[in-house]
Amino acid sequence: MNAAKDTTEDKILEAATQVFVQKGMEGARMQEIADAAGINKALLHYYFRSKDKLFDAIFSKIVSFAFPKIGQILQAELPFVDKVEQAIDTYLDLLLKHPYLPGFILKEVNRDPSVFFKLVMKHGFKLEPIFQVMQEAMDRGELIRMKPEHLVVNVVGLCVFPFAAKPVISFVAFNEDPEATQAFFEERREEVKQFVIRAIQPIN
Amino acid sequence: MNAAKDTTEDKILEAATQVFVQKGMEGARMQEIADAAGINKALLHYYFRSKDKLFDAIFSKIVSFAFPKIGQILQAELPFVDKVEQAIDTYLDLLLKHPYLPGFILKEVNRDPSVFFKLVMKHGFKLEPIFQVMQEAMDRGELIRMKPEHLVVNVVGLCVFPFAAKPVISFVAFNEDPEATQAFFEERREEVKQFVIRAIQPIN
DNA sequence: GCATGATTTAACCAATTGGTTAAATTTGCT
DNA sequence: AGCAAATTTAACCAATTGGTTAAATCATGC
Repeated sequence: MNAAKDTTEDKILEAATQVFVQKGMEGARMQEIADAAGINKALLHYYFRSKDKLFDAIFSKIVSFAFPKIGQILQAELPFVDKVEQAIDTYLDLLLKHPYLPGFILKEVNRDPSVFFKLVMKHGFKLEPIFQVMQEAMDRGELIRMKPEHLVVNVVGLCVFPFAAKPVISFVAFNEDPEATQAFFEERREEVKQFVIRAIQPIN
Repeated sequence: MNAAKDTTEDKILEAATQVFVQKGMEGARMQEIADAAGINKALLHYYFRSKDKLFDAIFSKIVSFAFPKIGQILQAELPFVDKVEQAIDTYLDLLLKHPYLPGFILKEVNRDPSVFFKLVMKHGFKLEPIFQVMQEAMDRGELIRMKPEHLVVNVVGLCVFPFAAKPVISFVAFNEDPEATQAFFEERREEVKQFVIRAIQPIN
């Protein structure tokens, strides 16, 4: 995810991202981040004065990375169903490459929502345009009538939840077989698309 | 959730449940649990020798509570669609009463899956009977053909995810208006049922 | 060569925290 | 009353951890 320019600051950001994402803000240790970056604790504090400052920097990058510009896809001149397929594809691509993101973000957002709120305000992330597109598609009869909020939550939940619950799914449904688990997650792409389409398509 | 028998041990379990669920294993403080139980730290360790022991006791109760016997509903003599509706109703009832459970369980399972695995093995929780019921319903043409694993994950995700992501949803979609947020969560009951039914019903 | 910033070393500090201990006090029971 | 268990008090310990500091060393460009 990080463009490893190999400067010390980038090495720190890369290492910190890895450690923070895996262990969370509270579980991460400054010493471990320093080790992962191949430097020592003093230098780590020399670059980022405090753990909070370092975490904020990482969390900001991760949030803006994990809330991609789905908006553009939805604005295109396409049948709504195609837009939904594209959006799901884009998002599952991202999640398959970064499966730890959901667990990390959910954990941190529940620990201290205010940090997340500030970021969303700064990046000016809004749902209204997405709702707008959905309303218009409903008016054209391209999808069943429903509250856009629910549709967004349903689609995001179907995409994101399995990653946040991966250990549970892997153990309960696949006896911890890593290949079966991996196959399941790759199937999700088609599965979610078909499931959502069947759920939103009007009965002609 | 706890049957407050008012004995000291129950007071501890009640307080510990509250603190653990809100702050997680790592964020919880033994002193805070003692305070919440109206006792002191020495007595807390007198009843439960260590934080780990206390946490295991709470986590075990919570997991067996949050993985309810949906199996019984699915075994009944009913059209499959009705069973699904009942299962969703039962589960969303539980979640609306205990909205912190998803965030807590997901956090702890990602922190240390082994504890969860042992519990699942001890309680002998299996998905096969549920898969069986689904397969039979598919054979009878009562629902579309799909892998049962995906159907279970889809339904659980649609129910659970919004609770784990509540702060995000409340802020991004409802501008943190608590009443609008609450209304949205209560709507989920009908919304999820209709969404799932549309997605799994065969086109006659 | 020299000045400046980057980096290391290593010791240190203060706060937090899980856990212990021992003695005193209270409570409940017979 | 008297015994045992429950509970409090209060001090203490050891480990962890975020953060600091000061001096030494290294790298680099002017």
